[in-house]
Amino acid sequence: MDLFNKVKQHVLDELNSMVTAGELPSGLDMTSVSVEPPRDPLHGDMATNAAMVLSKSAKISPRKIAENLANRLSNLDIVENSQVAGPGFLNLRINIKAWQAILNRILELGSDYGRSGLGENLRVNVEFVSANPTGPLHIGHTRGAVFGDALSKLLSFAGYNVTREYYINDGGSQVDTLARSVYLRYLEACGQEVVFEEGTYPGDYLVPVGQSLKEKVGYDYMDKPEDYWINDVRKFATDAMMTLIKGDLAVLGIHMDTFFSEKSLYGGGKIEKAIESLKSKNLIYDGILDSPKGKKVEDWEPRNQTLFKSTSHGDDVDRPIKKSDGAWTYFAPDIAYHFDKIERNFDQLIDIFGADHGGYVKRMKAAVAALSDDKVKFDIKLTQLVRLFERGEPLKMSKRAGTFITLRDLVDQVGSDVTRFVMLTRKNDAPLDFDFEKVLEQSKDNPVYYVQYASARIHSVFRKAKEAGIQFDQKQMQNATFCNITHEAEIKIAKKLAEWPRLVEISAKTHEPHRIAFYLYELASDFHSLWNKGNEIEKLRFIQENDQPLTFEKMAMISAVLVVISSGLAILGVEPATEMN
RNA sequence: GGCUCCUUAGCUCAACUGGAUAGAGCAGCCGACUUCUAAUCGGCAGGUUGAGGGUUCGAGUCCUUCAGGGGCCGCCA
Repeated sequence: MDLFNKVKQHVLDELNSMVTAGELPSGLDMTSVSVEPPRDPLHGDMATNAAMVLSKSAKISPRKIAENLANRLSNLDIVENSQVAGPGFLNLRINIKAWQAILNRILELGSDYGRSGLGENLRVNVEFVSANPTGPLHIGHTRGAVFGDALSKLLSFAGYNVTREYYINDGGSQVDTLARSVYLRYLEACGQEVVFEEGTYPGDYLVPVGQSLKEKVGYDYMDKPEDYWINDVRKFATDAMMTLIKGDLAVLGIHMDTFFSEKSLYGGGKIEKAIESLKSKNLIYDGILDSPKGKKVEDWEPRNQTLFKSTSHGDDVDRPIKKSDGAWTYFAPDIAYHFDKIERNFDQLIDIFGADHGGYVKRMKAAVAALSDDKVKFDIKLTQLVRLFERGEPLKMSKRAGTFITLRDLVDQVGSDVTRFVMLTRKNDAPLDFDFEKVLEQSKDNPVYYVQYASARIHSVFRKAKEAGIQFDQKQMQNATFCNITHEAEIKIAKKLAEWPRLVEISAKTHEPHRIAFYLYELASDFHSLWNKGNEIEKLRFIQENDQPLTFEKMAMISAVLVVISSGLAILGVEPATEMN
């Protein structure tokens, strides 16, 4: 159990004894009692709001409760002193031994330090990327990919059973367009001259697909009507695109557990079944939608459509699931797909969309709520767009001008670690500026190198220590006493490390992996600060030439720092550096 | 027009889902390299959290009105 929870448990225990002693009324709701690090470290190591939260229902002034609680807590070994402050905060200063003991704990648990049981092994489905299988992934997909993968890693670390899933949009007309485009490249490979007209994909990446199609079928598809080849080419082309996309993802170290084909929903009654389920809840009806107000829609005319009553679950208007010609809208397979996820018994669903799909959030949430009778938790995270810059100048992307930046371009230029880290240094719903020069700049401007440098410095100390003939192995370090690790700057680091398990849980609960990146930056900062203090205060250097036992303690301490940096970077999907070059 | 996300220091962003005197980095100014790699550190300065109202012990955070910006808005997925 991490230190904050431990102290919280103490607080709750004492509150309960106060109830037993008749100093507090029974039946109080203590769920909102929290123990947190205060913003201002001068206030102490931890603060609890217990008195303020309980005073109203207990009908006792907050200060009175706080003072009582303070007296009781100060009897505990781990509490150095406790003080009532402000409107009724109770500030606790924790005994230095508890911070030193954290280091032992970290070394003992290693990469499991911070791992949490929060998720109770609940099954979570994280769906992300899900780009149309019509071409390589571009920069917008990259952010969704990195975010989804880091969130998945984070949730795993927090005790969830995570499935990474990709929804292949292979059922719509865009794959016909793809097939026709590949057919043109095929004809080209057969020696014909071709023209890419409006409504086809002219990208070079289809050239090898056309060639391999020719290798497969020879000249058989030449001069044949579309009916003859379209089915085969469609499958051939989408398979090729998915291979391409999987390769793109692999460049970032991302591997999906499941690829779910939209097409597989058709023909087997899956869509009908999902709609039937909604129908049984009286949520499907035939009707005519009003024209959207304030926005002119050319050639608008009222059409009779089959509609899903999404307004019954918080949407603004009901949504069509069947077009006037009787064909499904894209929303219908989406409903069926989420129904399928529910039927696969996931406890929670998470979808990651680009911000341009923000308009679909309400209807998807309505659908999942209706289909699962509100039983399946469903969160949709939107990733805002990435703005590219080169030397401070915005980079205009245009497919036609060929200045279209793909995921591969990006990773080729800056590498996977930098791409991943930078994409995670911003909240998902904030736009992200990505400057090709800046992200490669090796300075503290650049959080990637800043954190990497901290880990490299630790490795460097290890190398120096080894050269100096200082022996230290993992087992021994676990049992270090740390009684000489007492300086403010050192304890500050121990405190920071103690926050790690809490931070993991908060990040997992809020589905916000960026918090990990910010935390690592702060930890690195505390470490660099301590390092530089060694310039002035010799005692703070990690290698103490004439004091092997002290050096050993310090090795163990920075080893604990390295453990947390490594775990944090692992969640982000970034390799810790052993040296800078 | 509707929905949605956003607006915090000159700039780029945090703020532990409601806690105390709102924090970092950059840019600016001052200072630290004979070192465990200065790819770093210390200090100074910088704020009516877009504006108003509300909820309560307490609001950057929740509700509401307004202003500004991004995204989306029936037979494209």
